[in-house]
Amino acid sequence: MTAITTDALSASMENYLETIFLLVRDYTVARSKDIADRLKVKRSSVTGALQTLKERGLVNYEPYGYVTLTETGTAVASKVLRRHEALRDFFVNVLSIDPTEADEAACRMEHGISKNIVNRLLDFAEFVETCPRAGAKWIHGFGYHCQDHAQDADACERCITLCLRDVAQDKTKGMETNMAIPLSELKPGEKGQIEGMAGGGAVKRRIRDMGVTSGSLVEVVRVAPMGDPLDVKVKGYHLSLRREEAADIQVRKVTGH
Amino acid sequence: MTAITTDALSASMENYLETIFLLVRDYTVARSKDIADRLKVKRSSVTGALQTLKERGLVNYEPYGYVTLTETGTAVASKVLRRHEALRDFFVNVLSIDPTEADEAACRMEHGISKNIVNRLLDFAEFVETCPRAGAKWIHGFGYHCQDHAQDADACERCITLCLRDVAQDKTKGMETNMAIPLSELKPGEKGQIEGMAGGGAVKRRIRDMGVTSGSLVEVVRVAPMGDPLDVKVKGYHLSLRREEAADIQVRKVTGH
DNA sequence: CCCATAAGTTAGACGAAACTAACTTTTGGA
DNA sequence: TCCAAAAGTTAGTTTCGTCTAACTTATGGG
Ligand SMILES: [Mn+2]
Ligand SMILES: [Mn+2]
Ligand SMILES: [Mn+2]
Ligand SMILES: [Mn+2]
Repeated sequence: MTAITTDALSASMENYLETIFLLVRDYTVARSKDIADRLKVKRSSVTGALQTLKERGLVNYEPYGYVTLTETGTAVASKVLRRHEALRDFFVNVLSIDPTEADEAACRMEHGISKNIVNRLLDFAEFVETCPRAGAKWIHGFGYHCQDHAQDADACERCITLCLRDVAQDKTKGMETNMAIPLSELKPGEKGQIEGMAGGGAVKRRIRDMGVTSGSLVEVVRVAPMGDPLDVKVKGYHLSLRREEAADIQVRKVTGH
Repeated sequence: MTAITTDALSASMENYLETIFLLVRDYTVARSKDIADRLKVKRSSVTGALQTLKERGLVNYEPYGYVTLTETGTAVASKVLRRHEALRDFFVNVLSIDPTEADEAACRMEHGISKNIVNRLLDFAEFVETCPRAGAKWIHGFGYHCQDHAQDADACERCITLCLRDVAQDKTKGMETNMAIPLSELKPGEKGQIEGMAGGGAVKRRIRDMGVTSGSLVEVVRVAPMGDPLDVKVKGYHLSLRREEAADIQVRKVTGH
């Protein structure tokens, strides 16, 4: 009888899950050897870890077999990865840290950061990339934007409205007008600010439930070979959209630094 | 024979050092019981830690005696504390996180952050508080400001010059002119932007060596009872200035949010 | 189809960091 | 001054995560 404990995972176990998640994502299945190589531990350490992760109900594992994540394992690993990426992207995009150093530090720090801080960090990075013309008000704007609940859509919207007005007023400095286009037209690596979502309920609701509103930044991470499922990142969450669904989301392209 | 290893300290040992540093700072001496209470461990665990820290040459400790830090112990503890405060202050001042939560997360994350990232984080927080009118250029400005070496004083100065010009142009919005005053006139908690340093070599050099230039933010952390040594923070470093020395440093007061 | 090699497992050890229980030393209030 | 309680230490245990060494299993090129 496996007594699935509900205790918090150790940093080490989180790293195993994260690594398995990435291997499964790229190769559909994780092999012990590859986990060992990535984590720079010996194969026997991996066996041990897999046994305890199995006991906890987080991995599907049979001696000598391939490894995958259970449903809860996937959920946990995604959270770890979100923390990792929130930190790494902040370090790279905002602090201009070298990607390798950023990645390594992120993977050490991801185990100690709290939920609130991840969310704020993501909001802040978004604000920074999104709101370059807020002028003297910009840091006030962010403070307001955060106060009480980061989830408060009204506060976000008010703030973004101000920013957009400032951007509009900026024509004098020769900024071209930026037309809204469907999300499906962005190429991998490009980011857009959500303008509105036409069409159906399901995706719209899924996205809304993550705290995404007009003004949120979306990044197209990658597009599958046939151009169909788009891997998209919003508020640090990865989600997979069908091209058709993405076409219903209007965005204004945000050009990086 | 104490074989003082040079290996990196574990997170746990860093926490002990940090705690001892703070106790010594407040009470001149640290007692085992208080270390145990602050770190939420049993007294016997503290004894064990003190023994290994002593072997490493980081604490002055004799059984049943009070604990202080050696010179190297103090140096190491200061670095840990700087990382802690860089994170905590960023969380509180920039991300608007609740101070308690910020402090706890900072103490978990401080062990994994790298030197470069601490410095960038401090610069960024400073930039954010200092440069509210950089307009569309502000994030570019920070990128530029950081590129190659954060130490590049020219880049900093160029960037700050631009910001100051923008601030000056802002009179239309009713910003009062902000006279430069001596650092010694700031009250605890107040911050100023360094305008210039008159007078003698010693302090000036000490401060310059830390990468502090015109435009850097200085915070008066606290003033000793008699008003004399001021505990001042620049670039995340704490330093103690005599009132006389502080009087030679001209600053423009920066008003918080 | 065989077996050399790669991949995976087991057993046993180790160090770090905590704990409990039992002890010794210190200390301050009656 | 004395001694009970507080503070500190010691010894022995536990858990975790890693390692090495020796083994078992899987596999693919000849
Ligand atoms: Mn990690
Ligand atoms: Mn990671
Ligand atoms: Mn800590
Ligand atoms: Mn700390």
